[in-house]
Amino acid sequence: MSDTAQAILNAAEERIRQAGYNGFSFRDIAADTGVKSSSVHYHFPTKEKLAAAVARRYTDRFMAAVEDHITAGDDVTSAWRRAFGEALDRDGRMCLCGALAATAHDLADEVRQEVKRFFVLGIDRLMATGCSRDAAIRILATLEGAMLTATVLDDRSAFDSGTTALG
Amino acid sequence: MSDTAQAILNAAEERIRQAGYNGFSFRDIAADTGVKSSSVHYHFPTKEKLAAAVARRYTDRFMAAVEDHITAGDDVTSAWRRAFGEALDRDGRMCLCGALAATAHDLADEVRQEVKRFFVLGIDRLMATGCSRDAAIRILATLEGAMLTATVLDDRSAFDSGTTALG
DNA sequence: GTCTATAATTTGATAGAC
DNA sequence: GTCTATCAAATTATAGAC
Repeated sequence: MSDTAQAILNAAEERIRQAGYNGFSFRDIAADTGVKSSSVHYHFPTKEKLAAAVARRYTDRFMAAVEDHITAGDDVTSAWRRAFGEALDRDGRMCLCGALAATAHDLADEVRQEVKRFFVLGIDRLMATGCSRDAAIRILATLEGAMLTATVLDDRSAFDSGTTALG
Repeated sequence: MSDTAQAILNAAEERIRQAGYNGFSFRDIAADTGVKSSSVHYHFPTKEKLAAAVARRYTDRFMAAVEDHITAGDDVTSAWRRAFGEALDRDGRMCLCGALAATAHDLADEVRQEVKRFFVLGIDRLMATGCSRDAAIRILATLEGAMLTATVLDDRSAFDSGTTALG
């Protein structure tokens, strides 16, 4: 993966988290990274492929961060809460997969499958430590919803307020 | 409010819930309602005004539904849960204000204020019955997040699973 | 109120030179 | 790998006839 391809993924992730799949263009990404839009197409031939690659990388990184927190001693719920909180602090934006999930019915199959993967892996990981399926869904839903609420209220503390009861 | 204006609001609500603010056009709405796009502009001069009107009507209707459930004997949390579940059943789509909140940082002020109103009124209403602020945010976040999860998994039962523990 | 027509811009994507 | 140039289509919005 070249530096340019990585810069493109970084720019696309930021744009999608701010404005969703339909809220950015190849020219936006080109301007963000200092190349021309045709060069963006060279690395990612279609918008669907680009968004799918962004979602896949985001999910992989997110799951790795969760595992790191667990290794460092967090219980699984706290590890998830911390990973979400860090994404909010670092970027001040919505969860990438949450932003895409909001328009799931409008996404191309390839993109939707990657977004769905984030949620399925999350539920599976929470269940692997003894959570019931209901509890796993509730925890993930609360975290995504708290991030959504913090985003619309433009108030980071709303995320903490909404998720303290999780543990 | 004319029949045409109401049909436009209906179509715009459906489109936004499926694809977000950036996922529909005046021509889409025109095709949905059987008029020309210039006629849509006659009723709602700009896309911002149209989306703001949709969000305002959605919030007013949603809050009225919650009050109806409370009058019918539900406790406040169950009333909210039922209102969300009905929106999911009736339309099979994301909450309109949740769909818009996901791209809150990209919305025009006029639209963002209306979306924020949904969340602020929701938190206030929950707090009015004795909830702490933390609990109110947590309940609303869990409901929005469960709707998001059900949308991306394309599985209505995920909404029930994520929200049973609320009461 | 709705229409036709159109302006001005942006979009995803491609061809071909270097 | 990146560029210039371009295409065909779609976008928000407006002017003016009826």
